[in-house]
Amino acid sequence: MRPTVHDIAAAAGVSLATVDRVLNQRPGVRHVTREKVENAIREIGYVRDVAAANLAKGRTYPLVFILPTSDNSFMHGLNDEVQAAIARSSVERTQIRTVEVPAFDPSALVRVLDELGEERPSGIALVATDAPEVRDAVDRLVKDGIPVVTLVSDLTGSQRHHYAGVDNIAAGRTAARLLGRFLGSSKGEVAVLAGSMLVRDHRERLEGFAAVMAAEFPSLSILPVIEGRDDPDMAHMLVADALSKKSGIIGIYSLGAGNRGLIKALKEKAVDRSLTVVAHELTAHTRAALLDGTIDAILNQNAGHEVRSAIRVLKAKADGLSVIEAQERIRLDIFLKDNLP
Amino acid sequence: MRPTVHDIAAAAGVSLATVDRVLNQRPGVRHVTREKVENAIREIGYVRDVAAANLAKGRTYPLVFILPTSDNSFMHGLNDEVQAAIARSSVERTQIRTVEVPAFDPSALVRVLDELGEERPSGIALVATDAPEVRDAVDRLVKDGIPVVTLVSDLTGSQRHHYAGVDNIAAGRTAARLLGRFLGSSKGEVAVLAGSMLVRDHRERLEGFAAVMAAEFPSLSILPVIEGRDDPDMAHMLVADALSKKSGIIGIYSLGAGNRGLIKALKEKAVDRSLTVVAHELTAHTRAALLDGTIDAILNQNAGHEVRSAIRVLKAKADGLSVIEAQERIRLDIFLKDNLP
DNA sequence: CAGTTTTTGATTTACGTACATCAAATTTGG
DNA sequence: CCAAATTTGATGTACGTAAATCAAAAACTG
Repeated sequence: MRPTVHDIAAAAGVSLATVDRVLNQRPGVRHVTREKVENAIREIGYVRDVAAANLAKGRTYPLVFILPTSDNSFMHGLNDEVQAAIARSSVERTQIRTVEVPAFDPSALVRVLDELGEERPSGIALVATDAPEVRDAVDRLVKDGIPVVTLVSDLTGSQRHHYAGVDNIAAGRTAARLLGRFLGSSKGEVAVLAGSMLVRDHRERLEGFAAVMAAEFPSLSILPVIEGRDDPDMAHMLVADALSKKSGIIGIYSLGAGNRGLIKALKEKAVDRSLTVVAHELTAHTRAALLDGTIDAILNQNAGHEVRSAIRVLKAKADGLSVIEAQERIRLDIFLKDNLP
Repeated sequence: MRPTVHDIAAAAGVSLATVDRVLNQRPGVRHVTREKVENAIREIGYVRDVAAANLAKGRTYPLVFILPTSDNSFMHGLNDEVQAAIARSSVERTQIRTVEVPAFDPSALVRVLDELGEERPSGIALVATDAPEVRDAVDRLVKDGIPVVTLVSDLTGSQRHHYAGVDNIAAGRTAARLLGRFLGSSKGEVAVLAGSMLVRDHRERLEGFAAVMAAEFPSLSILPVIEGRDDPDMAHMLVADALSKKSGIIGIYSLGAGNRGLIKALKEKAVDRSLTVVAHELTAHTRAALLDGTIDAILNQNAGHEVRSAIRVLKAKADGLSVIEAQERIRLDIFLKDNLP
């Protein structure tokens, strides 16, 4: 049987009350006694029964998810997953609320983060806009003892406890290899559609993509990045424009959201051209495009896994527990038309 | 606050004891009273607090994992993951033990399954050899109320509660498309290395592979399947032999285990030839081969996820609870050299 | 060494559920 | 309608931990 607080008390030769004081860092224990208890805990390998503890405390975990206001399928999907987590909240002892902030707006994000510092929830998950002032705001929260995880896009140089998202450099590199190998020995230009270079995930995808392209597929040249701000209409306009002006385009890498617009442009302008297209994020639109051949491969991050992972990590950090690292690694999904879920 | 047994009692106008009798299907409750209670449960949306219940019961979940005796990295890895789960058992209230059975041996598997029927563990996970007698043995267990999940390889037509593994038809199709597109317009032969056609996962991979090859890549022809019994030495011999006899081979799909032997053969025989190779299962060997260019893509199933998922599902079934479907879907990982974990 | 402060012990209640026991009420059968 | 059988209620204990209270012991202070 696993050891209990009583076993610690017996092993350390102190009373239950003292063990409790040590375990819950209450005052009134001499240094030597505290050490005696801590040694006993280590020796008999005691692990607090979190379920019993939460039951006794009536504990819940108030968590906040900060999501950008964006009208694209990926963010809608992410939001849906948070709502699904909210529906499970009574079972998981969480109290989750979401806060919307304008996309790509560091100061708005900082304002919200600072307000949350007052509120002191058990944990905060945010889709980070990568800016120094955001990093500083996050570091203030961390220093204050509030668990913070970045979601989908990470925050450079910050002290956040965890990043629940894919390795975006690897994603960009993978996209480059898929595009390069699918195109074989063809020569031509490759267009890149991004959301904004203000978010780290997009910057990193581009970085990885460009690196592999340059090193391994010299017959393909990358055109200057098109920034569509993850907005379908804007993406549509910009891609349509590029396709009509540049006849040398034989491949497209869409590393952001707003693919609805990309697909529309492809169907209008490229029916006769054979383009190889790799895009990010599996949505109803990209799925249909993959199936009908408009898109050749989709790289995806599973929003449900990201949200569930963020919650698991925040709860664990709030309790000072460790997590199963391999379980929390968010994998890059690669979908061809054959392995769609 | 979430409703408790007291709330049910109040809502149904009965005592706590009666609610308890209904909840734990104890005898001595009139039909009408039982219905009154069940309605109240439904109306106020009561969900049993599993943590508190397990605490009260001192419940643990004795689980059995039936794994094949196979000397290949994938099965070793699977075993490691089960051991990791065993290390977590006190926290997760599980008591897991493993049973080894000879690979590809239906009758040995049936014997073990029948013995476990006596023992009545809370749940059983098995890597199934796909045979009617195994199916019948599993169905007996299921009929007896013992939760059963198949792991890695499924069991045709059985009543098992869940399959914790990838969609192998999709895996085969995906392999075909990768191989086909990587080979571009080249003409030639493709060799297929399998473990055994006695396990369903291998049969299904081949089925999916052949279907897409035939339909979409007519310039590539599939050679008769090589069965290496997931054994590195055997695979080495057979592949080396095929490569020296057939000069038209330009692609290889290795859909089973024992890739150590395949890689050895490739390095010996194919240094001068440019082969495109797609293999299954990420191990130390296949990883190195992917990085050095011997293999072009690896399809993988995450053994850790499969084991954790199997445990979650078995526990849930033992409690008569539902699971988060999307969470339990085992994804097919596609690794290129750029997105290795 | 007395008096004060700090530390420790002993004990109780609570969380939500399971399970057991005994008494009381209700329903059944003859 | 009465006795027997069945159903229901009331109550207590337990699981492992948290948190509080009060008393007792030990450690300091001057």
